[in-house]
Parts: sequence; C-alpha cells; structure tokens
Amino acid sequence: MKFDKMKSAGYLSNHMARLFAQNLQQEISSLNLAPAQFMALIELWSKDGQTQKELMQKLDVEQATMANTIIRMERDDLIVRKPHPKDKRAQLIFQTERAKAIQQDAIRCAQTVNAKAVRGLSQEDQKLFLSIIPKIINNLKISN
Amino acid sequence: MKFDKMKSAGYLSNHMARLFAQNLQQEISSLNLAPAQFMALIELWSKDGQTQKELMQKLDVEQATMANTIIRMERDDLIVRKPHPKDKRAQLIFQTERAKAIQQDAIRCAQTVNAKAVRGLSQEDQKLFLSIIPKIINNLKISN
DNA sequence: TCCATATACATAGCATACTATGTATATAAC
DNA sequence: GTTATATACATAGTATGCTATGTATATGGA
Repeated sequence: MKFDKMKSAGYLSNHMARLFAQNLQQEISSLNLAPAQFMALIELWSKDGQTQKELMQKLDVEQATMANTIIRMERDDLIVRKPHPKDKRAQLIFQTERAKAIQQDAIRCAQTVNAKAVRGLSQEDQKLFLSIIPKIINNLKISN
Repeated sequence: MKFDKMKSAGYLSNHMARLFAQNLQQEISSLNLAPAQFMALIELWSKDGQTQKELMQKLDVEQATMANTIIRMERDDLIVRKPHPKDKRAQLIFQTERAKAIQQDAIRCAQTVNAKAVRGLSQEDQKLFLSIIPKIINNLKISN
C-alpha cells in the first residue's frame, strides 16, 4: 500500500496550517503577540470578561492548553484575572489596555496573511474552500 | 474592524489541522507511533537511507525540528543512523525492522482518518479541496 | 597549502498542543 | 447537614513546531 501525500487531506492540512502559523507569527511579531494569544484575544475583543472554560470551548483547545496560554498572556500584560463573583473556583479574564490597543493592527495582520494565502484563487474557490473546512472539522470532532 | 473566524482560512486551517492530528494520534497510538514520526516514516518507506537534510526538505520542517524527531525515532527503535560514506558531517537514516513491520497498518490508519474527514463531501468537492491546498501552501511559502 | 565560507547536524530555549493528574469549590443525593 | 460527585482550574510531563546558536567537516579561492 502506498501513501500519496498530495492526496492526503491530513498531510496537506498540517503543512498548510504550519505555514499559516509561521506567516502570522512573522506578521504579528512586531506587536509582541504570539498566534495562540491572538486567537484568545479574538474572543476577548468580542466579549470581555470570560471564564477560562468559555474561552477554551470557543477556541476548542484542551483546558490545560488554555490555562497555559492564559498564564503567558498574563505575563505579557495582555489580560488580567479577576475573581468570579459567584463561583470561587472560577475567574473572569479581562483584556488590558494593551490588548485593546493592538486590536486593529493585529486583525489587519491576520487579514494580510489570509489575503496572501488565497491569492490567485477565484472567488468561487475561496468560498468553497471556506465552506468545506467546517464540514471536515465537524467530521473530525469527538468520538464517532 | 471585526474578525470573523468562520471566514478566516488561517483560523479554520489551524482548527482543522489540530483535529487531524488528534485523530491520527488516536488511530496510530496502538502502533506506538507519533504523528511526526509517521510523517518521517512515509519518506523512509519511499526511500530508505536518507540524510537528515533530505528528510527535512521533503517534510518542509526546520532542521532542528527534524533533528529532534530523529532523536525520538531512534529512541523508539524506528530508525538507525549510519555514517555517510562520503561526508563525515552527515549520516544516513535507515528504517528498522519495526518501522517496516508497521507500514501497512500505519497507512491504513491515516487513510481511515482521511476518509472520516471527507465523509459526506462530494467527489468533486474533495478533489477541489485537495487541489486548492497546494496552491495556498505555495502562496504562503517563503518571503514575498 | 591555508584560510574563509558554506554545509550538516546538535543543542538550548520557547510556544503551543496534548494527556494525566491534583486541588479546591459547588452541587446533588441521602 | 454530610457525603459523594461534578466542575474549574493548576501542574507535570511529553511531542512537535519554531529561532538562535554552536561545532565539526567540506570546499573554494588566494
């Protein structure tokens, strides 16, 4: 049995995702922001003051991954944690002024990378591509 | 300026690639094989006895990444290194019997994941999807 | 031949992902 | 109200990716 990389969605997805990450990292490096931190900020820009669990569910990463990202974001003055008013186990995570200040620049960087990625593709192909990925994501989720 | 995750090729690609990796990891875990090791083995199954540099170029990872993967594969009895006959700086990397023995099973696992991923997609969409990714990979490579 | 540069690989440090496990607080069952 | 279970988060260990840097060997030019 052979394995053809160029016909493997998984192989190609891995390669593509690594290149996206590298490009994004380079784009946003001047903002002193790392890709995973950017992902978390996207959620906080949309709604400030969320629990770790809420962020973790929206980003679909494991709890431990989210916890570590939050630690680094706190270290880098991107977020602060405040006690949850009703649940002593939980905390609410808020953006800092610094995080608010870089929002527009960071989003521009991400859009630059996305635009570079799809350069030369027809509008139809771009649309189809963006519509197929969520289906694959859904197929790959959880057990079955 | 807003950021719509569902319209971001980079965001979606990252999510999809993580799910592919998780699924593959689960599938091949019984073979005591990790995803990056599998990727390296694909190249060795295709051509045994390659230098670290050749593998690194074919997998398109950094030299340090390849070096570390090779260390783990040596530890896990998947490869052995032999001195390069003509270049004392280099080594040739060969599969072990164990690596040869798991080839068919490992490839089957990868194909299972790929099949799960594209379930419900039309043949056309699958084909188009696989043809678009290499274009994006090319767009994202290197400088410009 | 000798030296400067290039190449092949190793190593260190870090970010981001994972699983597994521990701890403290909430909540449900009795 | 106690106790058992569930939940929110932390921590440890590992894999895979990156950049930066070091070391040994090759190679090309004087």
